[in-house]
Amino acid sequence: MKRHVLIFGLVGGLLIATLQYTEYRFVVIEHSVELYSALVAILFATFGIWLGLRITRRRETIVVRKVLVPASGPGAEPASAFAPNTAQQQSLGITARELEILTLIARGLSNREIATQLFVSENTVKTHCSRAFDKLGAARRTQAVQRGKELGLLP
Amino acid sequence: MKRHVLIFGLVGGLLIATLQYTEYRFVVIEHSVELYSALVAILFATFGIWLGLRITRRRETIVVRKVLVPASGPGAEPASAFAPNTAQQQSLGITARELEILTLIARGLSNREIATQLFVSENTVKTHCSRAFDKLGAARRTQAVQRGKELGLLP
DNA sequence: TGCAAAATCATCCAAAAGGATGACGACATC
DNA sequence: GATGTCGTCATCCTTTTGGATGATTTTGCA
Repeated sequence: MKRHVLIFGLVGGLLIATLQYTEYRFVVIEHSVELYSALVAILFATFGIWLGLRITRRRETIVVRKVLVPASGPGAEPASAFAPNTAQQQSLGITARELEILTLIARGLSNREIATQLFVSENTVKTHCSRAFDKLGAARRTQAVQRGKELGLLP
Repeated sequence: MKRHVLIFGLVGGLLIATLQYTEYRFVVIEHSVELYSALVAILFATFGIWLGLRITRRRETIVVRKVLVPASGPGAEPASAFAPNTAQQQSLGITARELEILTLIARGLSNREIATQLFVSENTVKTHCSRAFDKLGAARRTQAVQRGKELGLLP
């Protein structure tokens, strides 16, 4: 929790130190200060955005709604309204995060891409994968996707 | 969760106060660049966080969980009624064999399993895979499956 | 407040998958 | 008979995945 602030402080300090160093090295010329400011500003704005996104990640408001569905084959429903079969999900003990990663797998993303998109490490993604595969009884991601669709977990 | 932002803001404020204080205390001239940098950095980091939160407004994802009570589960459609989109297949130059292997991939089989099932070597399967992926513009088998379904090549 | 579940990250290792390239035979077509 | 496509197989090398395990942090809830 405090790690964020710590990292922030550390990066800030490092950056400033670097900047100082480079200033002492060369350009003490006219426009160095402005360039500085711009550089620092851009860097920290980016960092701030990243930090902001990271810190306030996923807040979910869960609305459980029961819906009676007339018999229909998969894909017969309006494409944008997919609701994962929570009964199956729960009975298999698949967590929300795991399901999230499963859907990204189904979209054809690699572990690395998933990691980037979710702001976590590749290792984490792999862990989730393994657990999900276990729970689905799958040995491969393609198999997991297939099972997931069978069970109504994936669109 | 909001504690992060609070702590961050607090630290930022303290830092600014400290900087101002120290600035008033001594060297206004010598270290003005560093102080300036730090201030700009902090300001823009804060701004970045604010901006990050603003542009990605909906940090709260409303998850509507529908509990399906279907009269029939997925797979209710006549299982054998799928006809691959031959137009797409031809326009992409995907051969029958390649499509065959794609469907097996979509079922979650490994290359080895596919090889066994089709009485060919694993190398052959890999070759077909590569060609098919090429034609589909996919880098992974999961992606190929996804594309295949999009294009109506796979059920 | 304290515990259990979930999420995160890491490391080591093995297997699978993917890319590039070359080759060979069967077949159809011009 | 030359040409082109398809299916088959191989080798070499890199990247990706998956498995097993342990540890730490966050979070939700009793």
